[in-house]
Amino acid sequence: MSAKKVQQPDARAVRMPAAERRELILAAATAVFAERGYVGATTDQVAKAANISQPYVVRMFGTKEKLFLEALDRAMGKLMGSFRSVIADYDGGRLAEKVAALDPAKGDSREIQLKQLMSLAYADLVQDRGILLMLMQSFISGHEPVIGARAREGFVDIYRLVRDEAGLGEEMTRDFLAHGMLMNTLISLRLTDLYGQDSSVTELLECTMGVKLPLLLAHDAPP
Amino acid sequence: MSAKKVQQPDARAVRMPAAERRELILAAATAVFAERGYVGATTDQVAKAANISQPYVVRMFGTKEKLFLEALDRAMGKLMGSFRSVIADYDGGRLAEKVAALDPAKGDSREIQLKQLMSLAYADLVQDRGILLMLMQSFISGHEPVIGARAREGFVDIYRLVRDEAGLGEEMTRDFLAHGMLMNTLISLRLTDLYGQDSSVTELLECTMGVKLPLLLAHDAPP
DNA sequence: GTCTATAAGATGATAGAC
DNA sequence: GTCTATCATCTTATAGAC
Repeated sequence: MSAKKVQQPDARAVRMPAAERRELILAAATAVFAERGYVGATTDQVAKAANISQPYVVRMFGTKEKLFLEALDRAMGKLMGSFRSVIADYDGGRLAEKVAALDPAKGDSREIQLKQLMSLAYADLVQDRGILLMLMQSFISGHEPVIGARAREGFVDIYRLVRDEAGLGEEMTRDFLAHGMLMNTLISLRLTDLYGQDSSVTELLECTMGVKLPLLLAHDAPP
Repeated sequence: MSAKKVQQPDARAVRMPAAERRELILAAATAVFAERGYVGATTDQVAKAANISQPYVVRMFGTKEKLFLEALDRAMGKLMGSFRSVIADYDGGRLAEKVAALDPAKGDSREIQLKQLMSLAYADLVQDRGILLMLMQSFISGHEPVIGARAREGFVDIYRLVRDEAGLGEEMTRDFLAHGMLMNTLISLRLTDLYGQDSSVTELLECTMGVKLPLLLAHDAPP
């Protein structure tokens, strides 16, 4: 027998600058909260996903609630950042190629084109399940005193962005948000995983997602 | 001082037939699950809401999971029942009065009228927050092995109802579901509670809910 | 039909070592 | 910067009395 004690390779995580570790934990937390929700997720699951110890998670963020809030801010930031760059790129004329590829049957006003481009950006963002599910989880946390308040603020921010910065009119804003919510639902229900396996599900997805479907079927791949 | 020991009025619940008690517990469970979600809700909260002891809740339904499933079936049943009676009443010509009150600008095909009537029925159902939030909670439980599967079935059932029984076409089905999801989100976020208090929220609600708004502002009143 | 007592297992957070 | 040990709660579920 070897005199050396057998050690698990990841028993102690590699040292790492705090900022980097933070982002790593936030990414792990996003995935866990996305699946299990605020109440359902445990700090231990987050720790395991980030390959560190549970007390360290708490040490770094103070409380589970603060961790959730930071993960939520991060998700909101990515979503709004994505929309803002679409708007900026469109208005800066840097999306001519993508605009040309849009369905011309849907008209060609700025409003309509921007709505289509933002839908595509949204579908693209959704490929990281975590971000969108994180938002979804916040949307159903209205009863939580702190998280609920932040979630409402976030939703209003998104509305203002779509309405004022993108400049979509009333009807288009409503439709844009509504279809986004439907997409979120299909993804969090995991119906998208059953595409092609069940005829009703397949029909449902093709009916509700339309052209965005192919974009949704790529799954998260491990790094 | 009185010699009589002070007793809490509801320390021991009144005896009651099992079936009646079941429905009472299910109604309580619906409210609790609606607010806190499957993982977040505790059997003790349900017990307190139903004014009975926690072990009795478990005794009656076996497990928390089974309780959730029964509450979910009940909610699904009410939703589908509500839609089915709209369809039956419409096709039986018993809704002439309501049809006359519809927005004529939106056309007058069977499809369009039915969609409007079902939206109204939905908005009506929503006045019981519990039912809709219960469904919402199931929609984000896709990762739960048993509950997730049931939730997917339920969503597909709703789709088939709208598509086949109501006979709405592809586009109308998509819109109907999408706006339903948006409505759910606004309600579970509790944005509806802030109507009239914050100008952005008020604008957002009027933009997204349109004509259905007045129906949403009545809250559950205690019996 | 309904309760009290309680077992058995999580879970969030703290203390303090390395 | 990161861990181990551990506390105090909370939560589901069981046993058994009334």
